[in-house]
Amino acid sequence: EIRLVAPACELPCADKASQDKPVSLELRYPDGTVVAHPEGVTGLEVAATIGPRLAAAAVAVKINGKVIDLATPINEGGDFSVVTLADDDGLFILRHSSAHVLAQAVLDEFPGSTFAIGPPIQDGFYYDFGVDSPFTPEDVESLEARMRQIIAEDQPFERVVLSRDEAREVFAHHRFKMELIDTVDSAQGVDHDSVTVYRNHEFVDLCRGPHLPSTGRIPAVKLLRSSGAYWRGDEKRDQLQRIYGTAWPSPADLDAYLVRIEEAEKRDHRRLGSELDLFSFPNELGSGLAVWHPKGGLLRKIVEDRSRELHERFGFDFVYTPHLMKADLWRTSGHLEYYEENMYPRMEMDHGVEYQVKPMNCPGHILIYQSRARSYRELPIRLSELGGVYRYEKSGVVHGLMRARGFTQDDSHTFCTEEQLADELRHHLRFVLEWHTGFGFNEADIEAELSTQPEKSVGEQSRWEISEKLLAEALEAEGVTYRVAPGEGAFYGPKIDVHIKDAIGRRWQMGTVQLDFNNPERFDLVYAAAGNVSERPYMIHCAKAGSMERFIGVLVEHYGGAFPMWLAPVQVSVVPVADRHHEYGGSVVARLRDAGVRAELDISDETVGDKIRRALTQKHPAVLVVGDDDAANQTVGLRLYGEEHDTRGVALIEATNRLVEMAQRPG
RNA sequence: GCCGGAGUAGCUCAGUGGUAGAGCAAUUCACUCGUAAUGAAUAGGCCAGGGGUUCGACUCCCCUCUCCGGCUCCA
Repeated sequence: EIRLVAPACELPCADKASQDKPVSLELRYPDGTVVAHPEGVTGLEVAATIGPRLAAAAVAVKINGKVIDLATPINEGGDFSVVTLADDDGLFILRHSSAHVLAQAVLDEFPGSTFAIGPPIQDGFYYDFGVDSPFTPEDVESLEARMRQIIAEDQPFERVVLSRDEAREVFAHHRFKMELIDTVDSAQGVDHDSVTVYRNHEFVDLCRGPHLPSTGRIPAVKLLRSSGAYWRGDEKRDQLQRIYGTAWPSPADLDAYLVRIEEAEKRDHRRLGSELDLFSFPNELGSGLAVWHPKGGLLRKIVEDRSRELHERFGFDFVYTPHLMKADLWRTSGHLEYYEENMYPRMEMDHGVEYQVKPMNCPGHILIYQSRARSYRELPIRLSELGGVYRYEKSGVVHGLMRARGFTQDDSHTFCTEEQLADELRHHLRFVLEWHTGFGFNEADIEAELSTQPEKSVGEQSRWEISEKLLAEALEAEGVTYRVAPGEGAFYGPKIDVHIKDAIGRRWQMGTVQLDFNNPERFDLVYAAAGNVSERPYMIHCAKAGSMERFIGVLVEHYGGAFPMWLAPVQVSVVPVADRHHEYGGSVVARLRDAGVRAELDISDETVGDKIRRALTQKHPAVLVVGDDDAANQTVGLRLYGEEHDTRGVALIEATNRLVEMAQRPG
C-alpha cells in the first residue's frame, strides 16, 4: 500500500454546537475596530463579514500573531487580521502548500517513493524524497505538469488531528515520517500526544500547517531544479533527492522573479571576471586556483593598499611568513589533529623532515612572538600579514573566488593580556566593520554571527564560556545586531563572523574575530608581567576582509562590475573622434594620469559610437570624447557611466578637476 | 566527498553515427566618423583528455579532469 489513506477522523470542533454557546470573542481588526464574534467562528466567516473580496483573497487568518487555517475555529479573542498572498505569511503558506502538491505529484508519479520534509524557503520551497533513482530533468518537467493537474482539480486541504499512534499507522510505510512522528512537537492547540496532518484528496502529510484552503489557490508555480540532499543534513545518513520550486501570487510575479534571477546571474563574479578581464580559472592550473589579469590585479592592489593603510591606522605591524612550514608546527598547533583533511599532504624533504603548505598563518605569527622574551609593557602585539594560504577544499565546494583552494587572508594575530582582551576585541570588531563600510557595504548588507564551541574542540569548558561571553559583550558594546550560531566556532575558540550575500543570495563568511586561549598554551607562550611573573597571553585571530579573493568576489557582485570610481581599474576612457585627434587625446590622458586618474586612450580603428559602447560595456566610470572643437578649445565631451546624456565642451581643466574629485574614496 | 547537469573557436551557443557551423571578439583592408555595433575579407577547432564499440565516433559505452546547481563543509 503506497498511497496514504487517512483513517476517518473528525476535525476538532467540527460540529457547529459551539456556535450555540453564548460566549463571544472580541476581535481587534488592524484598523483598531473591535468586533464581537461567537466563539468557534472560522477565519473565513469573519473575513466574509468584513467583505466578500477580502474573503475571496483570504488564505489564512492571524490571531494574536499565530497564523491559522481559514477553516479552523477561533477560540480566543485578540488582534485579528486576514492573511492574503500579498503578505509574507501568505507567501509562506502558498509555498508550503505548493510543497505538499509537489510531494503529492511525486508519490503519484513514482510508485514506491517516500517523502521526508518540504518547507517553504526564501522565494520558494523544496521537498526531499527517497526514490529508487534520482530525478531527471524530464522527471521534474512531468512532475510540474502533474502539479498543474492537482491545482486544476482544486482539492481542499483538510486539517486533521491524529494521536501519534494513529499517525504511525497512517505513515507505517514511510520511514522518514515515522522518525518525524517520534520527534516533532505538536502543533499549536493540540495536545502533546497528538500531531496534525493535512489531507487533500488521497494525499496525507504530517504537517503543522497552516495551508491554503485548496490546491486551486496556487496561482503560479514552477519547479526549478533537483539535487541530492542528506536526510537531516547529515552526510552519514540517507541521500535523498531534493526538488526546488518557486510559487507566486500571480504568473506575472513568477515571471518577474525569473527575470530577477536572470539579472542577478549577470552579476556573477565569475562571469564578470571574464567579461571585464579581471581574473580567470584556467583548467590547466587546477581547481580552485585563480590567475589575476592586469585589470583584476589593479583592483586587487587598490584593495590591498587599503588593507595596509587601515592596518597601520589600527596599530598593526606588518610581518611576512613563508608558505611552507615543518609538519611538527602543525602538530603543535592542533591542525594535524583537527584540520588535516583540509591540508595539502606532507612532503618529505631533508632526510625525513616533513613540511606542509600552510592553511593558516597563525603558527608563523606565533613564532615571531616567541622569537624573544616579551614584556607586558609591549602588549598588545598586533601582527598582520596578507598571508597566502592553501586549503584542500572538497571538489564539490570550490566556487570561483568565493571558495578557492589558494587564497590570501588579510590575517592578523594579536597577543594581549587578559585585562586588555575586552578592549582589544572591540578594537578588532570596529576594524572589521570599518573595513566593510569603507567599501560601500552598509548595515543591511552585513550579518554578524557569534559562533560558539563546536563538537570537535580543544580547551577547558569554562574558558570557552568566558570567551563566548567576551565576544558577545564586544558585539553589544559596538551595537552590532547578531545571531548566535551554535557549534560553528573554530576548534581553538569561539568567533565573531561577518557575512555578506552574493548576487543570488548565498551567504559568505567575510571578516572574523576569533578569540584563542588554546594556541598560547599549546605553544607555551608567555610574557613577563609586572613583578616579573610569567603570564600566558591571549590571542585574537582576525581577518577583516576574510580573504582578498572572496572579498573581491563579493565586491564585484555587489557593484555588478560597475565600480565606484575609486575602485575602477580603468577610471576614464578617452575616445578620439578621428585619427587626427589622437594627439590631443593623448595629451588629455597624460594630464589625467599626472593628476592620478587611471585613464586610457582608445586608438582602435572604430567609430565613435562603437568605442563608446565598448567603454560602457566595460563599465568604465567616465568616457571623454575629443574632436575638432575640443582640440581647438582645450575641452572634452564628458559622459559618465549610468547617465544617458553627455556634456559637450567641458573645459579640460574643469573635467580633470571633477574626475580627480570623483576618483577619491568617499569618507 | 555525495546527487544531478554540462564540457564544440577567446566568448555565447547550433550540430542524434557519414567532409565541424553561427554571432560576437581577433587580424587585414577600406572608411576618418561627435555619444551604445561602418563595410568587406581573412584567420581561428586533437569537438576537455584517455580507453572502448563500429567500416566509420563531436555523436554510443567506460574511466579521468574541469565547470555549473544543490547537499555537506568553510575565509
